[in-house]
Amino acid sequence: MVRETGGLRADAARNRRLLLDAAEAELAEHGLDVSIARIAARAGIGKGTVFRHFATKDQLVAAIFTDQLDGLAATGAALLEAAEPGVALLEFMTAGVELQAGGQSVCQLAASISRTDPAVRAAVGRLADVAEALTARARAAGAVREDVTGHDIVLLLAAASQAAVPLGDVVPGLWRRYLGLIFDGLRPEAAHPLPVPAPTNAQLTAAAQPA
Amino acid sequence: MVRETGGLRADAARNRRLLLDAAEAELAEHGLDVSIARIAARAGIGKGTVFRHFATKDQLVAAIFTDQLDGLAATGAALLEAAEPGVALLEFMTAGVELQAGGQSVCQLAASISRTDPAVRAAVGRLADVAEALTARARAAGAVREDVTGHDIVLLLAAASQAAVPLGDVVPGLWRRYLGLIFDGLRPEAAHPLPVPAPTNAQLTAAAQPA
DNA sequence: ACCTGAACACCGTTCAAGT
DNA sequence: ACCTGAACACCGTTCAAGT
Repeated sequence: MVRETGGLRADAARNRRLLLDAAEAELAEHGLDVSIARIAARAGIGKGTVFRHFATKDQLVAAIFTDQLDGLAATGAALLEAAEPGVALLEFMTAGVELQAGGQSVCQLAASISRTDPAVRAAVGRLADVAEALTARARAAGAVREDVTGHDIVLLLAAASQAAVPLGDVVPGLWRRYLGLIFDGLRPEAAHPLPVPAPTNAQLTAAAQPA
Repeated sequence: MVRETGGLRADAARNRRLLLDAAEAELAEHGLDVSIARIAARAGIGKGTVFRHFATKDQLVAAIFTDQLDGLAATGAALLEAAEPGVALLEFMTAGVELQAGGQSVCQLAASISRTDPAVRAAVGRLADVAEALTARARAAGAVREDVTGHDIVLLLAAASQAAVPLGDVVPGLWRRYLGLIFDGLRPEAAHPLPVPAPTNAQLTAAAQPA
């Protein structure tokens, strides 16, 4: 949790919270292109203070992204107790796409930052664990095909939201259509052999190298 | 076709071609973040000359994107004569994702530019027409569910490539897995009613407003 | 007409000066 | 310890001077 105020002085802790709140709001409103100056102004702090808390703009964005991923993981963990595993999995995926549909940035994030930043990568791992648990239940219930993993689910969240991006402003809920289509592809009825196996944990770890 | 040299002076026509080739290569290698200076240097022309041919960096990128879309449309048109409509549609989608997998930028493009730039929007329209023709054949052959349109197909191309982005370097052909999963969702066997109808032409036209 | 590089505005990042 | 704004390097874009 980034909002923990470790052993910080009172003013530093306060500024950090102001910064994170301002950054989250500005990123959601204007996407990755917001200037640090704008975020600092909204937080009511100096530009330089931003770089005292986060060495780089990317790291600030990564911190916020990490928080959001962990929030989604918590949602997924709660859904493990739901009655119908297939419905629960779909609800989890819906929450995941909704998260991305709120902001602008989405895929630029997934592309460049989640590879590099260790905290984000750890958060993705926690998320994938929850997704795998949900998927295992759905598989056992016959709601989902055998060859789909939790990592597949996480990666498909970005896919569903991406499909709707070009029309996002005009048709607000369009991503639900593509999530529905993609989810139908996860059902056992239409399952055909896939040409490439699911990514392994080793491959996910290997992706840590910077671009 | 952007590489047409209209009524340009000889040196201008030559520079334009050098510029487009250099830009395409640099964009594929380094993504949307390449500097104009770098592109100009590769083309062997001055920075200012870039802006004589394209008013803005976005317009240069849009020109290249337009070309690539039209190339894909040509591939799709050729596939209209293929024997099996379902296989043809999948081949078309494969070519579409391959196009995006080659470069880096992908989704940033789809998000910000294709909305705004009229030439890109026109190219997307031509592409959607071909996709719709391919889809109609596949529908009639029973290879694809009734409620999927050509525009769905085009939007799903970005989805499939997006899913593989975080692991693109590590597992080169991973997008084939997600294209396969998504294509299984298009089959009639697993079709469930979708919560949102396909985007209409009116909505696609309305999306022309800048962000 | 078209080319060019110097000049401008803007943004991420650094750092000397403050408390 | 931490805050701040001026200063730096870099990039997209403009434009006066060249051919």
